[in-house]
Amino acid sequence: MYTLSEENYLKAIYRLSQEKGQKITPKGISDVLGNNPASVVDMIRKLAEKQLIDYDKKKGVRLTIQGEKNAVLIVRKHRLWEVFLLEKLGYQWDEIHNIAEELEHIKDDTLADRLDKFLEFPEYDPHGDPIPKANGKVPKSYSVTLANLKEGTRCRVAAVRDTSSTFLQYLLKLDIGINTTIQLIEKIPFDSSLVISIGGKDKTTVSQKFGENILVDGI
Amino acid sequence: MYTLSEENYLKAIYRLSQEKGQKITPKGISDVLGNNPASVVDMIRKLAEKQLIDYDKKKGVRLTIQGEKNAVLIVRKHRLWEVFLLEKLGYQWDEIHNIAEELEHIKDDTLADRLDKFLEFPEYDPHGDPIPKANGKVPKSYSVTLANLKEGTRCRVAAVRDTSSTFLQYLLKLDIGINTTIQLIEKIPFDSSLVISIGGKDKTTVSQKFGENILVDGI
DNA sequence: TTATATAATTAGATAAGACTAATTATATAA
DNA sequence: TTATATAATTAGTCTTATCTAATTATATAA
Ligand SMILES: [Mn+2]
Ligand SMILES: [Mn+2]
Ligand SMILES: [Mn+2]
Ligand SMILES: [Mn+2]
Repeated sequence: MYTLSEENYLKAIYRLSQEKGQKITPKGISDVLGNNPASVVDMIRKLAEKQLIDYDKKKGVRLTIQGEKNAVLIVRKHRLWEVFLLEKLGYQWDEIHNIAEELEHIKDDTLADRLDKFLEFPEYDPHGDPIPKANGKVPKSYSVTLANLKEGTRCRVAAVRDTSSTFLQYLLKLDIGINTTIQLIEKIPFDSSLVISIGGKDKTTVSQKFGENILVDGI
Repeated sequence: MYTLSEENYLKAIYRLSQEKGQKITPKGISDVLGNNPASVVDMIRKLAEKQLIDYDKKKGVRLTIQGEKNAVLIVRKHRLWEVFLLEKLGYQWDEIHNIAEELEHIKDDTLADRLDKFLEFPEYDPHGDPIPKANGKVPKSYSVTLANLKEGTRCRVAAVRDTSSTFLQYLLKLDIGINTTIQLIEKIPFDSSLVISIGGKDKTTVSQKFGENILVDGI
């Protein structure tokens, strides 16, 4: 098994590989983890030696099959623990990420599957992110944002893109959670602010940045 | 908060302080943790600097109030997680200790109390060890062993002293668990072997060492 | 194309926590 | 009491994971 640091790097690289299109660079990883680029270069060398990634100046960092398998398992554990913390221990959705950040590293061969079963095989975590299945398959993730919608459209909140507690607490205050219905009433041309109705209630105005961090689904 | 190593040392020292009478030495800690005595001496210095222990050549190592508070909390978390693993995730009692050894270090102010509530405030862990309460109070631990009993006595298995998987698996095989009723039928004078009846069934013979590792309660 | 900014890499330092080997203390036995 | 075994301590080494500072490479703009 791998160290806590190795696992966190794998997860960061996996995350970057999901934002497809761009190549994964030391700088990119450094930004995600908040580590110094020099440290990242060291770890890239180490992970490449262990055959968890390939590194090529041109192509950037790529997870190997082994590396991806491991990364997916860590993400699976992270998201399952988040469900546990919210549903069984009564935490709120802005409190769970940091705890899951530690829990995801607990090592036991059957733990993830047992937890999965105990939680009755949830497909999405409390932030709407897909929970990889035991076989490695990942349920579909949402990609349409509230800001993408046409005026007048009603939608269901499916996930949040930003999972910082600042954003999540703001959503709690606005009474927005997963499955909340939102109607986009108007887009203000000046700054792309959005006038919305939350769960059928009165109008509220939110910023474009806000709208880009809410992932939605048809109703 | 403290590092994983510091916490493991605190817990080891706490454990030794429960086996009262003896003073706690570097050698003793070294034996519990399997670390080199030189490493132990380093850590003793560090913990003393942080005022978690006092160290005196004559008196040996003593936990300070702060140190004990921390140690008890780690033990509390360890035992609560053990209950969780057994009752909620369906592990057997020989599989849970090592996982709890990692889980006990998860850092969050409200986690232990939430877990306690979720588990409905258990008083003893799956090995019969008392779970410290939120206020630091520790339920009574058992101290009479099966080997202590007079011939003829019936008792309830309250706890096990040895929690190695070898011993626990042996007990599974013998159909002995917490709350099993055992009657001590005969003590063999030659080697102090014990002839017992487990749960009212046929006679079995076990060693003295075995009997010393079963803690019992009146019926 | 040349200058400049940004990124990648190397070299060297540091801290934590472990180890081995050597030394000094202390306890136990002859 | 003296010899011997055991324990405690010190000194120095190693590994992991980080950092800073310096250097080299690459991309971008003038
Ligand atoms: Mn993590
Ligand atoms: Mn999440
Ligand atoms: Mn531990
Ligand atoms: Mn236990």
